Amino acid sequence: MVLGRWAPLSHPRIEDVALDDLLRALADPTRRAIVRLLIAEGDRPCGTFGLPVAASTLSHHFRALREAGLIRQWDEGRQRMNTLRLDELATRFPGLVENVLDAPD
Amino acid sequence: MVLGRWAPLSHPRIEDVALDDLLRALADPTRRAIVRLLIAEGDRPCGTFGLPVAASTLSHHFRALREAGLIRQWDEGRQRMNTLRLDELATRFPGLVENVLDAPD
DNA sequence: CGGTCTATTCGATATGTCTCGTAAACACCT
DNA sequence: AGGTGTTTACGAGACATATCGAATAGACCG
Repeated sequence: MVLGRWAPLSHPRIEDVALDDLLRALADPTRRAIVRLLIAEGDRPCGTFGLPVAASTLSHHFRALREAGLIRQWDEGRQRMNTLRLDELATRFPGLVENVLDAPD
Repeated sequence: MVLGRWAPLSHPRIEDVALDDLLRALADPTRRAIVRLLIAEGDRPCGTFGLPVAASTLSHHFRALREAGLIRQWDEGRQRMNTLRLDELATRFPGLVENVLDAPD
């Protein structure tokens, strides 16, 4: 059986990011918390977000964010780093992400 | 059995509108099409949107938009009118709806 | 009253999502 | 090699959503 971190970490090109996926990704409070933390405190590995969900659940959300085009991930040693794709997203959806994150929950 | 247009058409107060619900409502292309048409051509009854879905499906989407705080509905004769709650929404989520609707799909 | 128009609710089906626990993979360290 | 730390994939459960057709309600019109 194939488990573990095998998948080659595919990221969508920014011009292929669908508005549907972006909005669905941002429509979850846990995922918004991840994105807000990335904005507030910069790039971080998955394990440093301190959110009240199981590790496997968190992993699911990171995948959703990555596949929606919101974050870029890469491996560094045993950690997986995350960065926001804000600049890229701004070319296709100017101001949208900031606008959502500034909104009250 | 109780069917037909009985429900008393409840609308959330704008301060009770949750970002989650708003984003989920806008994350559907049929619902975005409804909202875009309301912006482009003004208040309209449900039957005048010309979208390729069954009437019952459309009804489901109108309900979702109403309960998410995006539209206000009222009955006029046998038709049900729809208007965007743009001004109200702007007080709580400034620019958000416009930003989403201006985005490419 | 009977017929028509508009829109809804209901029931069913198919699909997607959030959550978790468990098991596995890979990197690092001793 | 063996142990530990980080993260993921898988499987399962509970719940939500999108879609449709059929039945129904109320408004209007003749």
